[in-house]
Amino acid sequence: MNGKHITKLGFEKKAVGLALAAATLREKAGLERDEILAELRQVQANPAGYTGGVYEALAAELSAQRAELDLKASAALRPAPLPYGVWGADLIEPGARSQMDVAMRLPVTRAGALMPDAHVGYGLPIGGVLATENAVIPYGVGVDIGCSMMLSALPVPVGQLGVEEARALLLRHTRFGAGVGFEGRDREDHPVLHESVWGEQPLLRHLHDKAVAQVGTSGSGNHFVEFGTLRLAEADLGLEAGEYLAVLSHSGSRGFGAQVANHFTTLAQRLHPTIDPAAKKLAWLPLDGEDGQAYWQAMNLAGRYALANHDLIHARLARALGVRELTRVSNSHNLVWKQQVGSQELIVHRKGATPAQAGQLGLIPGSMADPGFVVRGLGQPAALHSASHGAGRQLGRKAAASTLAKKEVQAYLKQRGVTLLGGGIDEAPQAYKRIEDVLARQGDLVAVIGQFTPWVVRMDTGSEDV
DNA sequence: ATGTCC
Repeated sequence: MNGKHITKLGFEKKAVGLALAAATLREKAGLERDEILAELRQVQANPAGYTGGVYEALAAELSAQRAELDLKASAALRPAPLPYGVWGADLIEPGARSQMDVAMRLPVTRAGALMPDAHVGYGLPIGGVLATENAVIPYGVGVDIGCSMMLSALPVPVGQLGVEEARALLLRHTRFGAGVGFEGRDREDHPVLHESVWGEQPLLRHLHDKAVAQVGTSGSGNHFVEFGTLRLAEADLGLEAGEYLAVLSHSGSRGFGAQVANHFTTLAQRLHPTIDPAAKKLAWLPLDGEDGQAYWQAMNLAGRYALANHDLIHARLARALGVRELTRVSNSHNLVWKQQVGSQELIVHRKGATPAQAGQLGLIPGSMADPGFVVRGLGQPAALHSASHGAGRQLGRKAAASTLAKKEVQAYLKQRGVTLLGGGIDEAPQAYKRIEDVLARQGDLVAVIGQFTPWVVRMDTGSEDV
């Protein structure tokens, strides 16, 4: 008996040595070579059946090798992407298409769509919609879990609130920037902070303090709070046709959501060590597994937390104005939903995409100096009942900073009569696609019912104020 | 997007 006999049976790597060692013991026990080879074949056929005795170590190694192969096979990408709908292909850079192509090759993917504001992101492109079977992809949602929009209309005649007063209200009642929270007496409470879910995971228990400190705030980057004029051409939202003073906000789940995202992305990547490098950032968690369930719970909490941030922002501003909001519209655009697709319940990831079921209200902002739109979904199945979440970048942050001059941005703001507080050059209106173009590409996804024109905007103080 | 570590 030698190594040749063993490798001929198909043993590989560490299993060769272990099989040889076991075979030597059996030879000493007086068995013939053919008898031993027969035993080895049986171990090979059913390693799980050898939990003791001479073959135990070999069987354990075989089981481990098999598990690794299964994992590799389950993580293997399809040779070609599944087909998916693209809205506004002429507005979408090739890099975003490539990222979507990779997502459509995941073994867990069943359907997808790309919205006209799409651009390159981490993992799934921004503007990507991905439906999987029994799998959640943390980077299919992104770092800002639950990132969302809220609009409120106020019973204040347009023109009554002056620019200076609006500026003062935003400076007093909103907070922006990484790590930022309300301090002292300015800090408010919210029911979401008292949900029992916070106690159900060590991670959530750990992040509760941060969530308490940051509730009611806005983040950085493209987050904003602005006063503007809402125009309704026809009666809707429980309001008569006409013009209303309105507040529009874009915020997310702040440091809490970011840490949830990073934690579960790490777990997902650890679960798929052999995944194709092109899809590494799309590593998933089985939804019926412990980690997948934990992500689901934490993600939905982050979604409610993000809406709580908006809730407090709008409530504060209305209170400061001494009024009660007439109506509110809100939607999350970074989240996962269970959704019926054909005959199947799929796990629909929207990463920068507005849910747009038939009749569903949504908000699609333009840029700091362009109008945003209140829309009603048309329920397009091929788009998985989705629409764009904004205009979408046409220049990356670095490209915007190196291409655009402050003067150009200031001229754009002046022309549109917009007063800006904070805001970096990388958020310049010129860094975004034309919202009119983006809307024109999704006429079969949403119908516009209202237009919001901003006139005082607050954003984070970027690296370079405009 | 976030105060670079869950």
